[in-house]
Amino acid sequence: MPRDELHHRYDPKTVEAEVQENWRREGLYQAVDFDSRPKQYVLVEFPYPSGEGLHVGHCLSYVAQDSIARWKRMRGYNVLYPIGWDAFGLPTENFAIKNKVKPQDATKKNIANFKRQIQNLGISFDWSREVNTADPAYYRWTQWIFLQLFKHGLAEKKEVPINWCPKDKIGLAFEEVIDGKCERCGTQTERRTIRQWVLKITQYADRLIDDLEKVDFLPEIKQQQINWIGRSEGAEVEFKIKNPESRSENLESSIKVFTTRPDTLFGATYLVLSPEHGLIKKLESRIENLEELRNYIAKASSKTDRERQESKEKTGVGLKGVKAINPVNKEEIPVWIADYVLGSYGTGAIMAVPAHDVRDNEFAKKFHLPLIKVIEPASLEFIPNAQALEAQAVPVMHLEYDCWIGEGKLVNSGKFSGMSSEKARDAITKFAKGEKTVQYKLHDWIFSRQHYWGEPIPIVICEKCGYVPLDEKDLPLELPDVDYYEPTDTGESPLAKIDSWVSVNCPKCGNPAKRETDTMPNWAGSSWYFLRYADPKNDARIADQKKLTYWLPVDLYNGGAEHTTLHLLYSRFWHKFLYDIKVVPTSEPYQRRVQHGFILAPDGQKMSKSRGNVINPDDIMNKFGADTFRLYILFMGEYDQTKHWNDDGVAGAWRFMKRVWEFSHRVSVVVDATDDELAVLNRTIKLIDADLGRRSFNTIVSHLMIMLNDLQKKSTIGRNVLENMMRLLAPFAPHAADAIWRKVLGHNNSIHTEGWPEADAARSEDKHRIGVQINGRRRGEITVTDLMSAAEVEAVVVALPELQKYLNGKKPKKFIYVKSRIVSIIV
RNA sequence: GGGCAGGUGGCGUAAUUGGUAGCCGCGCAGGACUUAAAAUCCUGUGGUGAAAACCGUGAGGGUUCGAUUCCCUCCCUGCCCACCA
Repeated sequence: MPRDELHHRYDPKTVEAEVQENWRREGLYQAVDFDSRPKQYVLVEFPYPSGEGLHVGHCLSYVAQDSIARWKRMRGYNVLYPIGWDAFGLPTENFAIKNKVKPQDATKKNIANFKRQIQNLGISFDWSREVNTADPAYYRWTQWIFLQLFKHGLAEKKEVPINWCPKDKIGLAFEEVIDGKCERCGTQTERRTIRQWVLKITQYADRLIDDLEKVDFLPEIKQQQINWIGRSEGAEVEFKIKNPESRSENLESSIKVFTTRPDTLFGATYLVLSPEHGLIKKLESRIENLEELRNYIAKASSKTDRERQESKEKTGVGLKGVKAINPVNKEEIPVWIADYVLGSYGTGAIMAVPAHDVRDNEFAKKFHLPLIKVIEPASLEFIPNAQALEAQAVPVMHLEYDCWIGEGKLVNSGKFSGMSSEKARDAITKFAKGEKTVQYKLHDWIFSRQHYWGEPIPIVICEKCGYVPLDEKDLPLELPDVDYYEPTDTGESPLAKIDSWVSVNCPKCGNPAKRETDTMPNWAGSSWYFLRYADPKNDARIADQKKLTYWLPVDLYNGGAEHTTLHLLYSRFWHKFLYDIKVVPTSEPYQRRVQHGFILAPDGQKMSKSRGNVINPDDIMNKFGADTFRLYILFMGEYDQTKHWNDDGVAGAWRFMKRVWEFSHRVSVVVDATDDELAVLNRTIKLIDADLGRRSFNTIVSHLMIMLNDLQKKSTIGRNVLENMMRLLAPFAPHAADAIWRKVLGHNNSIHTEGWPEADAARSEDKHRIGVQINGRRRGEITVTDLMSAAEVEAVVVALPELQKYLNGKKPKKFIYVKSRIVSIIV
């Protein structure tokens, strides 16, 4: 075979290996601290190095962010695009147990595999800043942050009901329980009460909502965080318990309820306590049906949350012999317990207003409790669908709205009757001596795990001194190397069995004491990892202040939607705390947050080993090369939408890469570009710039294809046009673009050190082919230039022979010309 | 039940967010090259129709010279949350 022809053949494996070797040698992608170029911090969520290797979903986000990082570099930014390993946590531990290896060894091996795959993909990570959460030099600072939280009263150990996964033998945070099942293994969780470390994220709830205004997150991400935190404003109102036997003050008790609708207080006809409510014990002596009540409570507490949710049928038991007094009208009302009231929200007790709350309404109907209507819709417009119903001649005012949950005008409410809901809320709260409060759905973050493979919590438990923090200079508290790391049934961490590690002297009083044996959850190390990238080897502090000030905030952060209420929220919380203690310079860690869509298997299912439908990136890269793979995952569909993998689709990207390669080797490069070539180039630059801004990666690939389609029949091409074509391709297919740049175009630098092409603003495409509509129908086409006036266009249009039969020689009634877009004529 | 995102050819999708609906790709059909196949290249490809033309963006209405895009009503799908008072 002649040498030329050999060259023309596209052999990605050889080309890519060679190009990657060049990059390594030239150290192209290192970020430079304090460089005078503007900084750009581009971040992807670091992976946990599983035994399965890289998922195509990882590839999608790394490739997309890589193209942004490369584009920004070409535009003159000092780009930080780092990577690391979220190595602690349950998945790695489970993998280790299953494969009978130590988690340390499994992690090491898996990281090597991930690294190889990522490097084959040609991602421009700055490998000099690699971090690993399981490295003592790293988790030293995770422990340090914990100590700061402890010292500021934001970490404490307390008895909490948790969701316990019997299979993984682990306590789970609320966020880790999906439909009552363990997020990791799908096992039905149980309720247990355990002493656990808890981080008080709820103290930051307001700021976590309010500061969303400062950042540029996708709206759905903001909304989801707001909903998750679930702030609701209302009032706490106290209901006194009537004491029939004794008037002595000290026997008097009361029930506090939380309500968002104090305006309905006159409609409160009974109270409901959650089964867990503490008052029940206190009132035992006067409850006449104690037996019945105890049975109900026992049944309710044995139910998992899941079981409670399964049936929405209301159940409950009235407290016979107990009456509460409605503070606004002094009416005596009954008290019930029912499991539709949650012990974990508000005060664990509610006032029931069956006329204006759907759940109370159902309950009241079932147990024949009274209903008092106290709100009337102020007008028709408050009734949903009122206009539609009226249109169907349904008499709206006669609709049965025996449960009107909207606002309106008060009735049956003493001196407040006639007032609007809005005004009455404050007025009645005051009148009832209630207190305006705010409640959150967000729970404090349960931070203990009874497992081996996590950061040890740097606390000593001393009989005399209580929980004593380790001295900061004794960090890191290293995880001991052990032979048995399987979780225990007792709910105790496996660390508890290692006496030599557990037994220490109290740092405060010196007496014998024991180490805390719980470890941190996998969300700990990932809550601050992006800070460490700014200064990964610092052993004096988490990172140098000046470096943090230079690099923060992260400019563009891409991650999975499944982390919105977990990692993203947790790390914002830690960051705000670190900001408060002046460790970080910004109040928010991430300026912009975007997310990618899931990639499913071709069968529309989640990829999994057991289903045998996993697409392995190695296979695709072996067959087609990294550039083809990169283009295809970007081209598959909308970036943030769920997509199905399609093997046939890869062929399109492969053919394109091949045509690029062969075209650039075949065509003769000449000095001057033709006008047509320049027009194509200019148009493509503009389109790609716009699409990079809105992360429309699929259309970028299509613009590149169109550009090649328009040029590929040429036998000669202007040097400038081919060079810029390669520059445009470089962020997306970085290997081929670099190889052509050096070998075909004869440069001795990497294309990734080049500038990004500028669109020529003066060269607007002056000619347009636009449609002509007559009475709203497309009847012809004309060519216009940007310079033509409406009158000039009209003159051309009315003279067009093919339009005469529609115009009938009449003068148009109306002539509309939208510049360079369309002509519309009414006759 | 609530929040969010969607519904466009056989399929993945595009449409400068009010201006020629279907770009790009897959698939399919026909052709070229080949002993043949693969690969590659060329042509065609929303539907009905011989054509003219008509129909067509989940359904129905509306606003407009003009609607995939805006408004109203409704249906369906996906994701997240869910007895949160």
